Formats: sequence, C-alpha cells, structure tokens
Amino acid sequence: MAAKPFAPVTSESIGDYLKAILELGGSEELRVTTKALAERLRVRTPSVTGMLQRLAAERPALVVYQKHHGVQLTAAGKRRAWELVRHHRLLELFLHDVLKYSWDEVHDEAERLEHFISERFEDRVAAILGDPEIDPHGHIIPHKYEAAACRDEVPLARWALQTPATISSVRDRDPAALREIERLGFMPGTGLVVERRNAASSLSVRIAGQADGMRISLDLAECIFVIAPAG
Amino acid sequence: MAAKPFAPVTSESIGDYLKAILELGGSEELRVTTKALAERLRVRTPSVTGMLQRLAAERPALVVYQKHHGVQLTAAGKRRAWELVRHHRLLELFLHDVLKYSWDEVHDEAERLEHFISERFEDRVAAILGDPEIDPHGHIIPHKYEAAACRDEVPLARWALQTPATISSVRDRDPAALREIERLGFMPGTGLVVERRNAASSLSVRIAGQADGMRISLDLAECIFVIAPAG
DNA sequence: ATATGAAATTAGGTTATCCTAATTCTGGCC
DNA sequence: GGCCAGAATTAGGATAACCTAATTTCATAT
Ligand SMILES: [Mn+2]
Ligand SMILES: [Mn+2]
Ligand SMILES: [Mn+2]
Ligand SMILES: [Mn+2]
Repeated sequence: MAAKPFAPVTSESIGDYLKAILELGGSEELRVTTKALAERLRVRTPSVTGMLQRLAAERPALVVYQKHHGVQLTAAGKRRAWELVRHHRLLELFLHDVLKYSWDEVHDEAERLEHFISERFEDRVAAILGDPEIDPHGHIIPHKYEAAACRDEVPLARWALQTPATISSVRDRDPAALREIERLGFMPGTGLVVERRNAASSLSVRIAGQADGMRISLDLAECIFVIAPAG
Repeated sequence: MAAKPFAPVTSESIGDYLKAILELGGSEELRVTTKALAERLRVRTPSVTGMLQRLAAERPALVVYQKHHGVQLTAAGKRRAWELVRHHRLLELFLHDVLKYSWDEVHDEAERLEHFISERFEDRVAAILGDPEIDPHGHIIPHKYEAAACRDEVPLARWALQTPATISSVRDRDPAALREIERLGFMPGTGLVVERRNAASSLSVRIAGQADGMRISLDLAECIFVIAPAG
C-alpha cells in the first residue's frame, strides 16, 4: 500500500547535515570539510566526524566520505537534501503569503517544520500557492523530485563596479539583515549599480531609477546576490 | 526579550505523555495507570514508569506521581497538555479547511505537527480560521491559555434507547472508522434515535428526518459521542 | 626531507528515550 | 491472615546525537 518514498526519510539531525552538505558544496558539489559542517550546524567537529561515518554506512549510503578529505552527497543524499530544500522554500512562501509572516520571520519556522511535514502537506501547500517558482527571498523552489535550477548568482560585494545588476536573491538566515534589506529597498528583482568601494568597508550603490545612491556595509552586500539584468 | 512561555516547552515524547494523561484522566481528572498509558502510547510499561518519574522530578513538576497508584497532571502539566490539544485541533481544522485534507487524514498530520509549530504559527492559523470553536470531528478547540469547556458527551453505544440525541463529536484517531461514519451520515450536529440493541453486537439507529433506520456495529457506536438535543 | 600547526579522528562519556528480564507490590478472595 | 494474579517497578542494556580531551594526519614552509 504505502509506496516506497522517492527519498529516504531521515531524522531532523540527519536532514540538517544533508542540507548543509548540499549548500556548502555549492553547484560544483565540492567536497565539504568537517570544520565547515561543524560551524554551519553549530556542533563540534567530533560530532560531525561521527555523523559522517554513519551517513556513509547507511544503506543506501547518503554520502561518500573519505577520511580526512571531506564528504559529498550520493544520489540518495542529494534526493533527500533537495526534498528538504523544497519543503523549506514552499513553507517560507506559505508562511509569508498565507499566514502573513514577514520575510524575516519565515526562515526559522520553515527550518524546523521542513523535517516534519508529510508529502501530502507539501503537495497541498504547493497546490494552494499555484506551484510557485520563487520563495520570498528570491530562491528557486525545486520541483518535486528534482534539484533546483541554478543561476550564476554572485554576492553584491563581488560584483564589478559600474555594471548593471539585478538582485536575484538574499540570504534568508539573518532576520536583522533582512529587515535592513527591506528598509533600503533591495528586494529581489530590483536593478542597481555599484558605484564604488569606500575605505570604510562599504559600497556606494544606486538603485535603478533612483536619483541618489546609498552606502551599504560589505557585510550586508554579502547577503545580497545579483545576476546580470534581463536574463 | 523572549517572554517566558506560559506553558513549559517539552519534547515531543513528553508532550505525548502529558496529552495522554489529560485524555485518559477524563474531565474528573482521575489518576491514570501505567498500563493505560503504555497502551495509549504504544510503549512498554517500564518506559512509562521511567518517564513518569522524570515528569514528577521536573521543576516545575508536570505530574503528581504516587508509586503504584498512577499519575495526575499538575497545573503546569495541564497547561502544556491543553496547549497541545489547542495546537492539534487548530491544525486539524486548518488542514481540513485550508489544505483540503479529508477528515480522516487530518489526525496523524496534526499529531506530529502539534509539537513543532510556534506560538506565532498557532496565532496566525487561529486568525485566518476566524478563532474557530470546533474542529472537524466536533471537538471543542480550547482558547489560548485555557482548558476546553467540556460537554456531557456519552458514546452512542451507551445512550438510552428511544431517546433523541445529537452527535457532538466523533473519535479522531481511526481513519477507517471516520470514513465509515461519513459514509453513513453521522456527522457532528446530526440528530438521531437509537431504536434497539440487536443480538449481533449492533445497534439499530434512525437519523432524524430519515425514513428508515440502519444498523451500526457497537464498535462504531463507541466512536460516536452524543448529547441531549438543543443544548 | 622534516617540522609544525590546523584539521580531523578516536576514545570515552552524557542524556533522552526506548527495550527485555527479573523482582516487588497491591488488592481481592478464601 | 495468607495467597495469588496482575500491575508496577527496578535492573541492566541499546541507540541516537551530542560533548571534551587526547591523538593522529595532512599540507605546507622551510
Ligand atoms: Mn532544520
Ligand atoms: Mn528563502
Ligand atoms: Mn503527538
Ligand atoms: Mn479532532
């Protein structure tokens, strides 16, 4: 009766490891280090080593683990990680659009609930949102059973000067940064140009169609991702 | 900044124990036995004993535990248990009305999610549902920070013969029974009379305004709760 | 080729929650 | 008052997911 799930179901903890490996590995799927995982997950490195050994021993294996040389996700690990990313982004959009959360409130709630909703919940939320493509922070919502497409995003802090850019997404994990970004008007879809780098770790930026520019800290510019316009 | 929560936050497991003690104790708040808890929670009795000792040792204590003589909830335990009941019933109604779950699908999902939603989630769901009073099975949704009112419900199996009754609620835990109840038309609010008890563990029941009666099993009649009409 | 410091692993321990097997308590019945 | 069956508890152990302290490995810089 119960169909075999496409992606293995995991504990909350394992799910968080898989998602962290996915996100730290980037689109090139580089091997991720123990230390990077420990920092991201706020645990100590021996906890990471222990968990990686378990994930590699699982049948089917969720990661390829080479002692002292980091981990990568297997196909099974990737399936589960992308499923959680889909849950996360659908939940964020649902919390924002239906339950009227502000965009800085959605992340923490989604981060917890993504592990506990059923496939049915996922499907119904997608349905009432009209199979959405983009979450409140501009992130692409993967299709069911698929990895998300990926754009060539660059943090605003590394974008070339005097070159038009469009904001594609913003980091979702820092509520204070999100409030600041909203206050300044750097919403996904907005066009802008970086006019110069200032000594004081800040950037002078002008939003398309606005007369005067503004200064934002490099820290904040690391939270804003841009692409070439009109892609 | 973060206000002290009105009810202690608990693990999923502890929450399930507290809710089970609340529900098994009934409105008279009788002491609940180790065995009853073990059955309800599908764990072995030594697990229950161990957990009860922990709940009693917690500061503030969540239960009053007398070795060999069962447990009762303390005020703190009751607060948490009722909070979870509120979460559960709000979630069931939300899943049914907003996400279009059928009434036999809502229980299991709510049983899990009730432990993981935040106060904000609870409040927003209540708001979009218009501060509802009754869940899809006819159960009263407690107000925030309060125990639910309670009615003098009786299982249909124990209602006097030939005496008009109104269905107040139905048991929410058994999907197959719920589908049967729906098929037969025993929805909360429906009026009926029990015409007789038959030998074959069944009841002959006539729904108000319907010409002919029907037979339902005593098992099913244990899942349907009734009160005197027009209360 | 070797030394060294950062990164990673191993060793050993804790807590939460569950289990089985063994033991003890309790309430009713003669 | 003593016996018994069922209920409950204690004893001892497993597993998941953490931790600190000790040790090992790796990459690089002389
Ligand atoms: Mn998470
Ligand atoms: Mn997001
Ligand atoms: Mn539950
Ligand atoms: Mn219900």
